[in-house]
Amino acid sequence: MVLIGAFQARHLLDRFAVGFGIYFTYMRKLARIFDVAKEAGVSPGTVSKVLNGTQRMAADTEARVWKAVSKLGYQANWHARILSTGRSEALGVVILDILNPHFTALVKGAGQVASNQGYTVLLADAEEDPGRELNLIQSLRARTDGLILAGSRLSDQQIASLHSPEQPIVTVGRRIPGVPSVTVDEYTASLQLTGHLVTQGCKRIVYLAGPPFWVNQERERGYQDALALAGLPSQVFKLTSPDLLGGEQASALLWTVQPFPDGVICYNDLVAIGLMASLKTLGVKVPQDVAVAAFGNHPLAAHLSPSLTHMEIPSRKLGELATGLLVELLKKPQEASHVQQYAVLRPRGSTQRPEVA
Amino acid sequence: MVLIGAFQARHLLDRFAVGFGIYFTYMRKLARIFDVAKEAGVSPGTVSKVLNGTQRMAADTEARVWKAVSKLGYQANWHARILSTGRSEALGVVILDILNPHFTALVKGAGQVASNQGYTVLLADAEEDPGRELNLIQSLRARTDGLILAGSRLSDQQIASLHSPEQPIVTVGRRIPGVPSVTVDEYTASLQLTGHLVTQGCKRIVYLAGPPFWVNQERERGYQDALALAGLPSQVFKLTSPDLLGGEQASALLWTVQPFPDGVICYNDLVAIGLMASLKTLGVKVPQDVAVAAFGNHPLAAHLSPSLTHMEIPSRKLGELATGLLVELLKKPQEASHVQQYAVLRPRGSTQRPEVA
DNA sequence: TCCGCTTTAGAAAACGCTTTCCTAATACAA
DNA sequence: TTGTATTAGGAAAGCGTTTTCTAAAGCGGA
Repeated sequence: MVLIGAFQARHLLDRFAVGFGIYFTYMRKLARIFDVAKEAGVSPGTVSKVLNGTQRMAADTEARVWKAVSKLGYQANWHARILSTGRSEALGVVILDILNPHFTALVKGAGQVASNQGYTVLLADAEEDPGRELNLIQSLRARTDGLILAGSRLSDQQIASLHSPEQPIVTVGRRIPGVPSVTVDEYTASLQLTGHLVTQGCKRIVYLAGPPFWVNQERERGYQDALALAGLPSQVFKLTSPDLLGGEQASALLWTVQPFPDGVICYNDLVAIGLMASLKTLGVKVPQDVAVAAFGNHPLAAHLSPSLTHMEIPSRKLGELATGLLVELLKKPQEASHVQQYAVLRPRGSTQRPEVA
Repeated sequence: MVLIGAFQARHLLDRFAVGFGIYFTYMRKLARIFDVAKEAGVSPGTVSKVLNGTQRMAADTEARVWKAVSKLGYQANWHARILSTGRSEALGVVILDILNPHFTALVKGAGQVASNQGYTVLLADAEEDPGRELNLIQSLRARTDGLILAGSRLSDQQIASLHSPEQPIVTVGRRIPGVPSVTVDEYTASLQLTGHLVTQGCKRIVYLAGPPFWVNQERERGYQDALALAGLPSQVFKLTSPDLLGGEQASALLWTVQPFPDGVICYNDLVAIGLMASLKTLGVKVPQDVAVAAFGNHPLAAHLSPSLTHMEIPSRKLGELATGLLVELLKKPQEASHVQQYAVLRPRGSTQRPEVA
């Protein structure tokens, strides 16, 4: 399994950073607080207080301590410090796949906010070792003050049972009673996207469904409702995986529909891209034969040929908000709150049907 | 700054994973080894020995311990354990930008190998807080047993001074005397790629240069040598940043060349993609007016329009090899070794010049 | 000059785990 | 039986911090 995180150095040591490195070569062991204390002619407790600003000391004492720190290139032992304080000042982020740009953008956002707030982020790539996810999460939990779950396959109940005021959990793209969350209004997004295809004149619109969690449920529901409203038939296929490969394999599914669909809504960008590649090799033209649209914010959606229409999901913003929320909860425990964002329709070439344009 | 890592739970606890979660809700504090010992009627030392398999115990004692562990949902405190053993069983990976697929692929590879070897990976995104990179690396170092530097802006000297047998460093894409490394034969790759453009009939080939480190030096050298061999002029421009944005901005540079270049070699895929997008808006046709090629392994290179010719860099493999090497060094210190891989030319549409094809 | 209050800094006890002795108990051979 | 070899499991000393408690010193006011 893979952990990813945002890391922050201790602020008080920053100013002495330059030049540190050179000492390491000559040191057998890293300097301990005891060594600094000896060098400065004070006690370890005093050094700790000066470094953390916990208690003011005489000016010259502080100066001696800082000088010793600088001279020895002292870095506090992270683990000892955590053990002593009981706070790791680290947040855990669980994502489904580090190769999916949605999640990396989310991590980027989370990392930035965490960094500003003085936290480190540890990231776990759940895909790497499926089946042991609960295990992964518990271990991650043991190392952090709180968790952001952005792509977990755990059940609602499991997640709810892990959430506690001392070690809060924030979910992204998933609504569980009692658990704080940050979500996109996927239902409305899906209504809009499906509506867009209808407007483009599509009559036989298929939905390629992702993992059976909240996000997909909402997207599927919006799709169904929009089609019902338009008086059109619906057809849902389950993807083998919500990525490029899954998209490529999905083209086979489409042939089971007679006549061939004239519109496809994909669970995410990667699926759409994989699908379009596969359709191209099969000689099916996008958007002339079939329009393709997706949910996501792949940075290259506009660079493809045809460019990809999607409901733009603010991945990075989600990461930022989730982290902000988690930090709030850590500062003072409070009621679970739900933050909602909105997706934006980006109409592009993949749904620009000739008869309409 | 952002840390990313691969995480692994302690193997011996795996079998008891299912069902753990439910206990957390009712527990004020996490169970300690002392609680387990009391529950099992043994001493903490015994519990430790059973859990780690350090010393064999009577069968029924072991059974009682495991039962207590399971009942209390015990998870060893990670930090206490590290403090005690002195080994964190974590590796640090420093990358330049988590949004760059080259680095995420590398991390994926590193995470997998690390996981297999019982290590956790912590990843730092250096881009998030440039200027404090030395600081970041030192802090990362304080938490891990060894480091993989895949995108550092530190000087060779700084890196060399950080490397030690106790806390080894492996660089990726950078050759520093005395420091183990994993690299691609960038020089040959560049010779090949430039040669490909020459073969395609390009006469005025420009190179868009990345950060001034080993990789770029080698690519630039290969470019220069290939052109010298072909008796063609060379022209190098420095990118503002080695990503999409940098590529977009680079189109402005090309206009300073008269007549307009008919071939561009980009430091990486993202640059090429940004450049092509920018050229498209300017009405410059690729590959008719100018051929574009790059180094990289962007998963969508083949999906673009035109599809992108590049020397395929085995990013994931690099991550795997670097991690393997680092683990070796951790097992038993040895001479710094250098592992080399090769890039593969993937000719695609962006260099398929009409007069040749 | 003395008393009490504030500041400065040290001693020592956690934090939760591992690991090294070391003892007591058991098994085995003579 | 006795003596020796082996094994099971406990006691306690770290690992490097932080933090609380307390003593000493310095200071102003009476």
